[in-house]
Amino acid sequence: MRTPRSRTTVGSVRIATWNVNSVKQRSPRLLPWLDERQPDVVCLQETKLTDDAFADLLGDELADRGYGLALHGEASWNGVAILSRVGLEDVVAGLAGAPGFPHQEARAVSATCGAVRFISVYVPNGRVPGSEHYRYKLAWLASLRETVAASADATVVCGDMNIAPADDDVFDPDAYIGQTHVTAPEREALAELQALGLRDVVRDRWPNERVFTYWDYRAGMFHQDLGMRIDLVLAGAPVAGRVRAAWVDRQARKGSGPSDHAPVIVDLDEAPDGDIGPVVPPPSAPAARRGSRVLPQSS
DNA sequence: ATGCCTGAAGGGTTCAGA
Repeated sequence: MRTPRSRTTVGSVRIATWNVNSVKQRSPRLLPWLDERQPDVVCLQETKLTDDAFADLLGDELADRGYGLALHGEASWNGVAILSRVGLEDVVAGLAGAPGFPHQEARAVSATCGAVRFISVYVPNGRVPGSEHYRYKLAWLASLRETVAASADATVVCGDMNIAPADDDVFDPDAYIGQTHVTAPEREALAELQALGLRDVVRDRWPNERVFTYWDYRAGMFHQDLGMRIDLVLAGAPVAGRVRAAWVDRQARKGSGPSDHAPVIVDLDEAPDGDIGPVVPPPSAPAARRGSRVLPQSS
């Protein structure tokens, strides 16, 4: 049994988002990464497990580290989660009014962690522009925008957007012409989401740098740094104004058995008095809602 | 070789991913 590491003091907060490409395959990388980087709120995508299987696999290990879990998964594909050791309340699985394909896929989960609303998203891939999958992607993004619009200021959208916001976000724009992830309608859908007042905090921090978050497993793409930036942290102004650091943890993409995505890590300064900002974990476990699972935090 | 890896399902090969 390890010592719980729940935070007990107000202070700066580290948030992260990571498409792990199977929690089951990635747990040998995920747990040491949590121990090393010590994030307070982690949004995960492509967990590829049912909620029961996720809890059986990692529930104890994560509780020992002080994390409560908001899970919205399904077998084999998709799946999102939020881990938090700064509180986890009002968990909502999915997006109201989201389209299915044909069924509702596990692509969004929201929770309030220390007065900030987090939503962990895995946007549909889109496959081929103009295809049924592509139209689904655009419709899903429209429902994401509708959901966020209600309280954009206090919200942080974290996840795999499956859109490279600009040509600088792909290693070779010419190679991607006509491909999904870079088309005008996708970028417009992302811009409309950001028009609610959400800042792309990594790009704000590194306006002229080549920054990628995904590299194909094949052909040594990572080692040549031939990637894309498709995993984003989009923060409302009150949170964006507190960003002290924002970076891609390329270390997690190296070595054996990595995901094809690297985590994005964002450090926030302490919230001003009484303003929004994570504080101490709640004394007791919050209640689950709408069928998504919330595990109690260790105390 | 539009599929050089990886994951998953369900079989000994397929589909999906971005």
